Amino acid sequence: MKEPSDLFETIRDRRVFEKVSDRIKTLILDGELKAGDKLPSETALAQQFNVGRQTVREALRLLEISGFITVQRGTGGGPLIMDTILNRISDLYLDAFRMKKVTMTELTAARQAFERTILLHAYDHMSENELNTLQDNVQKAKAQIAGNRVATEENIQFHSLLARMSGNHVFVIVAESMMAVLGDFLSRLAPDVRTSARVVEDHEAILKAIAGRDREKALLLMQRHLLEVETRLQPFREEIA
Amino acid sequence: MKEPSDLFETIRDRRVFEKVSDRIKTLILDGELKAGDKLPSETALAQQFNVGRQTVREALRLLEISGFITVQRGTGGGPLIMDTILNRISDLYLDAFRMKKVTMTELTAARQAFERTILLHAYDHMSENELNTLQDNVQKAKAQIAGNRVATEENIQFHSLLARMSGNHVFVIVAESMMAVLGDFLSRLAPDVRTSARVVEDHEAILKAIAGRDREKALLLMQRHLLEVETRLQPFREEIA
DNA sequence: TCACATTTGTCCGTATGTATC
DNA sequence: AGATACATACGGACAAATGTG
Repeated sequence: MKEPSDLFETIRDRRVFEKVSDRIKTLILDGELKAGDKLPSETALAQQFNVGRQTVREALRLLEISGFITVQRGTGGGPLIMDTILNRISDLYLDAFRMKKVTMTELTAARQAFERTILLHAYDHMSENELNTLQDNVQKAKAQIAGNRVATEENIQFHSLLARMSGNHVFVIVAESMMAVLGDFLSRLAPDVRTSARVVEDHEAILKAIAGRDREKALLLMQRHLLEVETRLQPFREEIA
Repeated sequence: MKEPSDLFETIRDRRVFEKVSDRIKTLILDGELKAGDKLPSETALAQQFNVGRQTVREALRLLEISGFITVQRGTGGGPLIMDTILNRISDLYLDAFRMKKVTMTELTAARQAFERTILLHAYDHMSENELNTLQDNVQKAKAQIAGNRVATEENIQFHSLLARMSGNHVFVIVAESMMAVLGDFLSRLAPDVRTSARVVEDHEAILKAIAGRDREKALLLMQRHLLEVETRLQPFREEIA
C-alpha cells in the first residue's frame, strides 16, 4: 500500500550520481564555482559526498557532456570548470538533424531564412574590426585555393563568424549545427578545388557588398550563394545513403 | 586560443566509453536500432564489446543524457532506445539561460526568423486537411478556455503543427526545441487563463488570415504574437535562478 | 501474498595509462 | 629519468528495484 504522500514525491527515484551532478551544477550556477576553477579529484569528491568513485565518475560524465566541466588526466589534472554549454546544444541539434536524416534541400531552405536574418543583424552592427576578421577569413581561403587546396574549413567558418557577429547566441548555436551537417555532407565528397574556389568568390562578393553598405545586394548574393551550394551537392544526394 | 569551430577538432585521445557510446550511437543513426528496441543488458554489452561493465555504464550515461536511450531497472529492464533529444536540448537551453549565456530576447529573435519562414512555407502548401487540423487545435484550446482552464499545451502544439506543415525537418526540430523551452518557462508561471485566452485569440486570428489568403496579415499577426509572448516572459528572466 | 530471477545501482580493490614536476 | 598524482579501466560483490510465477 502506497502512502498518499508518495503521490507528491518525485516520480522517479533519482539516482545518486544525478544528485551529485546536481549539487555541483548548482554550485556552478550559483557562481560559487567559476570557469577555470578546479574541482577536487574523483577520490576526494567521493569522500566529500560519501559515495563511491564510480558514482562520482558517472556524475562527472553528466557534467562533462552537459558542457559544465572538462576532465584532465595526470598530475595537477582533474575536473575543471569550463563552460561549453552552447557547443553542446549545437552538438545535440546535429544529432537531431542526423536522426531525422535532413536533406540538403531542407537544410538550404532553413539556411535561406536563417542566414538572411543573421546577415541583417550582422550588417547592422558590424564593426571595422569584425569586417577585417571576415576579410581575413576570405584571404586565408584564397591562400588555400592558390595552393591548389580546398578551403572547406575556412568557408564554413565564414558563416560561423557571421553568426557570431549577429550578436545573438541562439543564431550561433543553430548556425554551427547547420554548418556541421553541411561539413558532414562535404566530408564525403571528393575534394574539388574549383567548387571551393567559387564558394570563396561568393563570400568575397558578399563581403564587398557589406563593406559597400549595399544591404540588398548582400542579401541577394547570400541567397544565390546558398542555392548554388545546394544545386552543387544535389547530384550526390542519392549516393550518400 | 580556441578555434571558433570544432568541426575539424584535433584528434583527441578518445576514451573507451566514448568509443562504445559512438558505436551504439552509429547503430541508432544508421537505423539498425530503432526507437522501442531494447539494448542488451550492461553485462551482456560488456562482454560483447570486451570491456568492463563500468565502462559500459559510462557509455550509457552519455547516450542517456544525449537523448538516445532511457534506462529501466528490474526484470525485463535495461537500456531502451528512445528519442528524447529535443527534451535534452531544451534542458540545456534552460541551463544556458541560468548561466546567462542566452537571453529570452535572443530566443525570440531566432523564433521570429524561423516562424516567419515556417509560416510562409506552410501558407504556400497548406491543404484543406491541414487547415482543418489547425482549426481543430484552436477549437480545443477554446474549449479549455471556456472551461476556465489554461490551454498551454494546445497553444504550443499550434506552432508545432505549423512547423510540421512546412514539410521541413529542420524547421520542426528547431521550432519544437524552442517551444519546449517556452513550455518549461510557462510551466513555472502561475496559470493565467486570461493570458492563455489571448494567445488562443492570436492563433485564431492568424489562422483566419491564412484561410482568407492574406499572407502579409498572417505574417504581421505572427510577429506581433511572438513579441507579446516575449514581453510576458521578460520579468521571468531575473527570477530563474 | 510470497518467493525468485533479472537488471540496474552502488561500492571496493587493484592495475594501468598519462601528464607534470 | 624517476616520482607523483590523477583519470581510466577491470573484476567482484552486494543492494535495490521490478516484473513473473
